[in-house]
Amino acid sequence: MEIRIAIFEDNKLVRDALQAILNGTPGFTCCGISADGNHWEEDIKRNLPDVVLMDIEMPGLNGIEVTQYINDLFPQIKILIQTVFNDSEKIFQALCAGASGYILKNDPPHKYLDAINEVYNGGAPISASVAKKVLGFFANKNVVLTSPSSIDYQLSEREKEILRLMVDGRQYKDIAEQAFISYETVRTHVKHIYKKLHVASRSEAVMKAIQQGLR
Amino acid sequence: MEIRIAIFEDNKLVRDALQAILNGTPGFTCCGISADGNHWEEDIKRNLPDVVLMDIEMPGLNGIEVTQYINDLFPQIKILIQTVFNDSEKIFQALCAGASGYILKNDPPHKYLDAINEVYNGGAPISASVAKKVLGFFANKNVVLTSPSSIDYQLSEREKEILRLMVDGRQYKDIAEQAFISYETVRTHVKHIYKKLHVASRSEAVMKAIQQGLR
DNA sequence: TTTAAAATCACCCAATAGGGTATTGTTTTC
DNA sequence: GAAAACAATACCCTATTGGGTGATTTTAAA
Repeated sequence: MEIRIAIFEDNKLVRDALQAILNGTPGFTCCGISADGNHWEEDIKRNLPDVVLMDIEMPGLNGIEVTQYINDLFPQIKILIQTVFNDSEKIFQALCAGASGYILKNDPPHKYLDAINEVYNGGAPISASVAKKVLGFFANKNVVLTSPSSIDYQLSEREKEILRLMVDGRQYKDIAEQAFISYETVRTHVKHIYKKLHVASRSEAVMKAIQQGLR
Repeated sequence: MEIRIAIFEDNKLVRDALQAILNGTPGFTCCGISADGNHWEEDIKRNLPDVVLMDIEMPGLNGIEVTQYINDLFPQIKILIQTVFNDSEKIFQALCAGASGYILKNDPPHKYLDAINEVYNGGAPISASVAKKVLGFFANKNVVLTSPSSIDYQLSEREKEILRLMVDGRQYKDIAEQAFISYETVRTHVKHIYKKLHVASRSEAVMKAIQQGLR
């Protein structure tokens, strides 16, 4: 049983090299190559990979966004992030987007193959230097973690907009100006928001908004 | 040059075994053993380790708290967390407390030695299963990360207490009951809190409190 | 096409919150 | 032992917020 791998990579040289390596190694098949993430859904549906090798830096949709999308629609597909720069922020965003592993672009081919094998078998390969970044990133931080998909309060777009302004600490008259509506309309929206969120004050609404990720 | 290691571990058998292994291996010296974290400061100052091998589960002060304290006072000391259970929450807390690496208790001795060597040399050893937990923990989460040490608003204990109640969404009369003080006193405290936090409303104060970690 | 939801505006009233000032002890610190 | 900070209380007045009720228009869905 061969592991089917789809490659997302904007650099043609790297892309072709990876494809050659994968197809030249027993047990691995490159089932698709994409130069960017703009047609990720068709690409994925057509090729049905087991593992996606994802570059972070791509024109158009970046690797983090595509990771998030693939993970939402095809949670069974493992995503292995390949990154050149040691950008903690990017690594961390990919982490939250649902990546299964991290490998450095200048890692040797056998490490690529090992990592693909590992994610395919449910593991979480992380290059040592990436691990260091991740650890360093969280050291001495306060963290508020929330699951965005937990509850949907069914807020309308306008209500979300008002809520965001409330989170910013703006008062009703300011919100009214900002949203080009009257003070009374703002108040009406706020009342609806409170009912949907089951709260009775601004600070409670703000709390929920932050914790649920402002949906 | 030998690596000096201090052990924090409540299980005597494990503690003694680790000490024996370390002292029996060239290049490693066990410079201190503690059954709990209650006298961590004396222990550390007396033994001056390069690396601390820290158990998470300990009576009294737990390994996470001790990790935080050691990291605050002795940032040059590397802390290697050893853990039995795959508790993502605990692993994650230790991550934020400033641990440099994670190793599983049932890893073989040579992995211990490798990991100690790695942290000592600035690496970040993470057991594969721990890496998996860490990745899984962040997948599909919203995260608010803040640095707690950034600003100190010099709130008094009482003010912090009031602020915590405000974060809970309680209104002044409830806070008054909870804190066994009068309504007017609550208001006075709130005014002081606002001045110190440079805000002018409850929701702004709550926001700052959450983001700064309620100091 | 009827229904339903969303968005808009308005008025009333009460509750809550915010700002200022002042006084009185009690700690804590220098 | 004096000065500074903290805790607690009270009263003033205004601004803001929260809840109810009702209405119109637009948009979207059944």
